[in-house]
Amino acid sequence: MGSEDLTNGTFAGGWTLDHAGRPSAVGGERRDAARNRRRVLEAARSLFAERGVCETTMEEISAHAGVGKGTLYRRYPNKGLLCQALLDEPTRDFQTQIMRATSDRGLPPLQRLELFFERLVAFMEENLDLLYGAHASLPSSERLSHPAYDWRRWTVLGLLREAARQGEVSEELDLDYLATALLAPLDVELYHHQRRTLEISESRVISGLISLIPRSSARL
Amino acid sequence: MGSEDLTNGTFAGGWTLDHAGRPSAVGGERRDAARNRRRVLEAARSLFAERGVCETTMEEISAHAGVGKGTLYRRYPNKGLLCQALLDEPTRDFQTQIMRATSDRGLPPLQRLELFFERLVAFMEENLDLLYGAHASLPSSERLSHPAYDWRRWTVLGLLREAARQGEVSEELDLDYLATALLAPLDVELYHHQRRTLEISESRVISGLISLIPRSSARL
DNA sequence: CAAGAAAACGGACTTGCGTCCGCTTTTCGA
DNA sequence: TCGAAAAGCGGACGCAAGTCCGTTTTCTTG
Repeated sequence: MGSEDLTNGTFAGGWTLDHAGRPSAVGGERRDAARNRRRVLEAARSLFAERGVCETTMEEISAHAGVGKGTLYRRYPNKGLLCQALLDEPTRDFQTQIMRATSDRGLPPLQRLELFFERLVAFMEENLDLLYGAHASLPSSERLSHPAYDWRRWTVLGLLREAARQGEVSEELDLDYLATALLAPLDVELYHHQRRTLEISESRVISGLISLIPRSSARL
Repeated sequence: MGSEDLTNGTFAGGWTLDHAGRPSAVGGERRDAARNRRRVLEAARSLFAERGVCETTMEEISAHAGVGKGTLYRRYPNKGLLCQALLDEPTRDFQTQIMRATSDRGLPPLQRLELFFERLVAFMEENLDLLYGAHASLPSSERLSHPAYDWRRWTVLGLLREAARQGEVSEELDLDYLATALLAPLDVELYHHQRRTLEISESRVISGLISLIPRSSARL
C-alpha cells in the first residue's frame, strides 16, 4: 500500500465506471484515457450545441476530439450513453434536489408528488435536447431499465405508498402500475413533441399531470 | 365517365395510396406493380413471423420477394411503413369494432371509455410484434402525428367530453391533455416492456388504466 | 532506469439503411 | 399493331454505426 495510492483515493486495481459512474472518482484511469475522455466530452458538448444531437455523427465527434473512432466507442458504446455522460451532473443535481424536497415530512405526500412533477418537468425543460438525443439513440429496453428511470419510478411509488397509508389515495389501487403510468406522459419523445411541435406550455403539462393523480374520494 | 371506371371504384387517373391507403382500392396500379406489392407483403409477413421484425433486414425482404431493393423502398420507404401496411387490415377492423361499441348511447361515456381501453389492449396484444417493429423503425415525429394515433386520441377525447357534459368527469379538466396522457401508458415500447420483460398481465394493465381515469367526486 | 504487461489507441472493415439513376415493362393513342 | 411516354424496376453506391485487431502508450516492478 504505497501512500500515493491512498492520496489518489482509489483502489490499486483501479476500476473505472465511465458512463453511469462518477468519472471524477476514477483515479485508476490512465492519463491518456482521462485526457481523451475530457476531449470527447468537450467536443460532443460543443458539436451538440452547434448542430444538435441528432445531426452530429459519432465520427465527427471523434474527429473533433482528435481521437480514433474505436477510442470513442470503447468509452461510449453509442451516442445515447455519450449524452447520458453529459447529463450525468445535471441528473445528480436534480436527484439530490428532489430528495431534499420530497422528504419534507411536513407536507402531505400527494403535495410532495406534485412538487416532484414540477421539478421533473423543469429538469426536462432544461435538458430537453440532450434527453431527446439520448432517447433516440438508445434501445427502449435499455431506457426502461435505466437507473435514472428506476429512480423516478421508485420516488413516485414511495410517495404513492405513503399517500395510501395516510388515506390520501385508495389502498385498493395498483400503486406499482400507477407509478409507471403517471410517468408515461413524461416520456421524452411525447414531451418533446408537445413542447416543440404542439407548443403546449410547461404549466399545462404540469397541471395536467397533477390532475391525473387519483385521489381518494373519502378524503377530498 | 365510362362504366368501367365506376365498376372499378377508382378514378381514371388512378391514384395509389400505397401504405396508409387502401391497397385494394387501387385500380390504377400497373400489373407488375400489383404483383410485386403482393410478393413483398407476403415475403415480409413470412420473414417477420419466422425471425422477428427487428432481425429481418429490408434487403432480405426484397430478396425473398424476388424484387430489387429500390422497388421495395419506393413502395415502403422504411420498415416501419411496411409494418403499417401489414397492420392495415387489423387496424381497420379494430377501428370499426370500436366505433360500433363506443357509439352505443345506452352506456355511460366512461364505461365506454373503459371498453375502449379493453379493446385497445386486446388489439395491441394481438399485433404486438408488428407494432413494436413499426414503432422501432419510425421517427417519433411520424408516430405522434400518425392517423392511427390521432384516431385514438380523438376517440378518447370525444368520450371524455361526453362524460364531462354528463357530469361524469369534472368540466374543469384539461381534457385535451388528459386524452394524450391516458394513452401514454399504452405507448408500444412501454407496453411491450411490461408484457414481455416484466410479464405484467394484460388485465392488470387494463384495470390500471381504468383506475387512472379521473372521476368527478360529485357523482361517485 | 529498463523491460514487460496491461490498458488504451485508431483506423480499416463490415453491415444495414436509404438514395440514385440508367434500363425495362406496361400502357395508350394513332 | 406499333412506338413513345409513363411507370416501374433493381442494383450500384454513399453514409453512418459499430467491430476488430495490430500498434502505441502508460504503469509497474525489479
